[in-house]
Amino acid sequence: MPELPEIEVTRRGIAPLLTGRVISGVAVREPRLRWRVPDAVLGLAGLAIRGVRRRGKYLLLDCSDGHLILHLGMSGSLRVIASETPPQKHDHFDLVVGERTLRLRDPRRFGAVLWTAERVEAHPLLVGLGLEPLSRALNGRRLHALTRAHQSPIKQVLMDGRRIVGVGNIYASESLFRAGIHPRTPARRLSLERCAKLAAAIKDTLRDAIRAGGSSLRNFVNSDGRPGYFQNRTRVYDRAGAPCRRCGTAIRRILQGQRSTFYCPRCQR
DNA sequence: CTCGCCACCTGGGGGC
DNA sequence: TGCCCCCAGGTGGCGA
Repeated sequence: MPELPEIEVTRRGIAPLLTGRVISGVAVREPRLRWRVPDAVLGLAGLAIRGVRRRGKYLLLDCSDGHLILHLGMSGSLRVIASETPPQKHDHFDLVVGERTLRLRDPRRFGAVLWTAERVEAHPLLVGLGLEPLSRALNGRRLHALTRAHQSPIKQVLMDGRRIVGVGNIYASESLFRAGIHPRTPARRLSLERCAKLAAAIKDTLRDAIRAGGSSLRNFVNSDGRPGYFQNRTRVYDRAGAPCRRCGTAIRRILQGQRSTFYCPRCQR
């Protein structure tokens, strides 16, 4: 389920329950995630959790002696539950904090649980990541600059984590609709003005999605913690053939880099 | 460097 | 019911 808004909603949900607490136990039921869960993770009991940060789609649990790096892949979710709750199928990893447990469920196992004792920003998976879209670093000028070398379609550049992090398949389509830009436009052909519009559209799209997901935060401690776009009406994503909410024209679906893209042929040029 | 494509996995839905 | 095919929100890694 996770793009940046889902990860951020998750972070906000789990942070208050973990920050300042001491890890009392760890369970690894299935170590074969995207990368094998390192044995070091089994020895984390006794460490204090100092904070929970997000970098792109990675969640970083800053501990007293290193950093736990979590990624939810395509199908992962995290929940804080009562520690005695029996695990279900696909519940691969637990971080026990007294009477509460942070539990990772990930049917497809594209997610990751990693540990580093070094500076986490220098971790190989994080070191090459691009701009945080909700930070001031992303603006029209920066977007214009970082698209200059790319002949490829803007949709695919938006999803390239080495340029901008956190914009996945759904929100790439949604952002381009808001900006009125055709997803096949070669990135380098976008004017500064259109880049400014797109940068603003990305921020608006992600912020709205976080706000929509945030309304389910209160459920995070219990069973039904599904945040995100289930309650978020998309404007184009997964709406092929349905009328554009702005002009009524049928939404189209195309393939770009083996992924579905949705757009309005009239509103997006 | 960029680009295009494959791979990793499981499950759900539709057609027959 | 069962089987088979297609699709799915991510992203590292490969060769060109």
